[in-house]
Amino acid sequence: MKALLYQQLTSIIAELQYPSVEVLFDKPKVEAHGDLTTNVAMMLAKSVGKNPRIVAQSIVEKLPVNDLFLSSVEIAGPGFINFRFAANYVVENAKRILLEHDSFGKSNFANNKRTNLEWVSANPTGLLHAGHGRQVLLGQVIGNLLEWTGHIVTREYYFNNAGNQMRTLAESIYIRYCQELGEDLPFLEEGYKGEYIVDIAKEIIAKKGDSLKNVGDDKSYFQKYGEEWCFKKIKKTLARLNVKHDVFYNEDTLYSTGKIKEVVEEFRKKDLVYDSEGAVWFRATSFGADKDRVIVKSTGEPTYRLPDIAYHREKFRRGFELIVDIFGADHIATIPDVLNGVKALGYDTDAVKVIIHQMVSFVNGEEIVKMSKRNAKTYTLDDLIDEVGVDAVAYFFVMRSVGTHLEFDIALAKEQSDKNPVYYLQYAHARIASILRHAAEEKFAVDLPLVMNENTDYSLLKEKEEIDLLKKLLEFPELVQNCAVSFEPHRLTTYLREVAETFHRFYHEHRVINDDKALMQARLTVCLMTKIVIANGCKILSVSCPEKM
RNA sequence: GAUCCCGUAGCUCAAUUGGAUAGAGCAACAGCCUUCUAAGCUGUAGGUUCCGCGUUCGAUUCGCGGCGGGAUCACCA
Repeated sequence: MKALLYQQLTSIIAELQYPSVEVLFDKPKVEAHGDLTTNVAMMLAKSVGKNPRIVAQSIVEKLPVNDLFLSSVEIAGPGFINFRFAANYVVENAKRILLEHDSFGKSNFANNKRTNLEWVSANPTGLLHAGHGRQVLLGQVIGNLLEWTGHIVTREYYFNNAGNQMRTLAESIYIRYCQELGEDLPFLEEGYKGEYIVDIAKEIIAKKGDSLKNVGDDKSYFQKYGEEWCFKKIKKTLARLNVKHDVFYNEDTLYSTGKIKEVVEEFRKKDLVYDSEGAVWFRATSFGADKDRVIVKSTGEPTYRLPDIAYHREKFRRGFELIVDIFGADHIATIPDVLNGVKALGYDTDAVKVIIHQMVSFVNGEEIVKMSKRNAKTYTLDDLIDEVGVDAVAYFFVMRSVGTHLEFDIALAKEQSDKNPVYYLQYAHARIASILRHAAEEKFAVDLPLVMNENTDYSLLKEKEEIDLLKKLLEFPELVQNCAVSFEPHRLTTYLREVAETFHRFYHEHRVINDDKALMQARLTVCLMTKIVIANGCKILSVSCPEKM
């Protein structure tokens, strides 16, 4: 609806021989200010040397006002031009919702941009804890948003199954194994203390008995078993949330194919590294950091920075035009080093978008839920899903902007009542489904093909609540785009809540099922359109839409 | 001490990315079901947007300086 208005205004500005400016629209906060507003007059006022209201007046005079397009055009405040669309125009536009149905909201905005989305990337040393949920769902929804806006998305999980932490995992399992067999061994200070380690040990005993007690230094069986066990669990948890990665990228391939070495050599050539105290240091200070960083330890093992740099270079080499990483705030320190390293290798780091989300705290009503990684009683993501359900988990983790700390109220998420925002949204969907069921019993067209064939008289839709609802629904495609380009999934939850609210108001004010058959059919169509938008939005959010509640 | 994020109603958070009178939910109060799902709707009350200065037609939003909270500052990942 914006496009036409944009065209008209641009040509009017040219006709009036004003300097050309980009015409931008906003949706006014206050309903009295119309459906759309523009500040072009104020932008032009400076260069034209006239009062903005006068400039606005000269533009407005050239705009037609009728019931086919604009029902009103007004100048307000310091020089805003406010537009209100005619009901007919809104209704005509809304038909595209039916035509596009499942695809309503999709676009090829990004023109099939090859995109890599990396997230979760937890190493297979344990289970996903509840706090991981934010990252899991953010990535899921951002991936969906990117796909809906014309990105070809490769969903990727980067992991490391070598090094210190894996040795610690093997040791931890081994000690539990021996303890379960009756040995009185002290546990590792820095070992993984979670109960799952004991579970793994018990499984190994069931399979192997005590035959591995005297393996000596070679704990590779325990390591491999532990890794596979953890990965299986992690993937199972992700699957419960419908999360599926296309690529599991093993850090080890960066070593085995020589990519790590290659990076160090190139850094050396460019004098970006130097040797000191037996280690190799990256000149982070020449990129503005407060101190240089070790990238190869004196033991010869790289620190995490080096493989991270090599990995990001590989993403570029694999042909990705957009590289999205999602990290928790606890990883914030590593990001500048990695980006600087990749830049030094000659890649455009503008193509790398790093999304950092703040941490999550859990409350159960008044009570604060503690969870520590090394604590035996870890509150896992599975526990959380068991407690509040998949839909609430999916919705709650994305409903706040990534920059703020998220307080997850378990009691609220669990509550099946009006307090819970997930139910509010799902209730609207179920309510519509119920209306459609009733209508179907009376032989009304409620399925998409039927509605499309029906001679629905859309001009019967003129009530304020009907038009408001349709306007709201028509915002959906642009909203999806905005959420995608700004990487802000929470705005989708805000929007869907508004859709539900606008629908509930419509429902309350006007009966859908009534004696006026033609009007009833038109209103059924509005219901169907609303159902489509809620369903599409929920699909992006990975939240289900029940037909009944 | 340094870097990054945050500070908005009693609580949890929005605010179309610089717009007009800062909005929702919860909590509080007052109403609405013999008719399509009351898991809903309507209304009342609640604010010096942490403080100060600056940028401009216009600041919750941008800049600088404070104050407060969180995260991170390894030859751990």
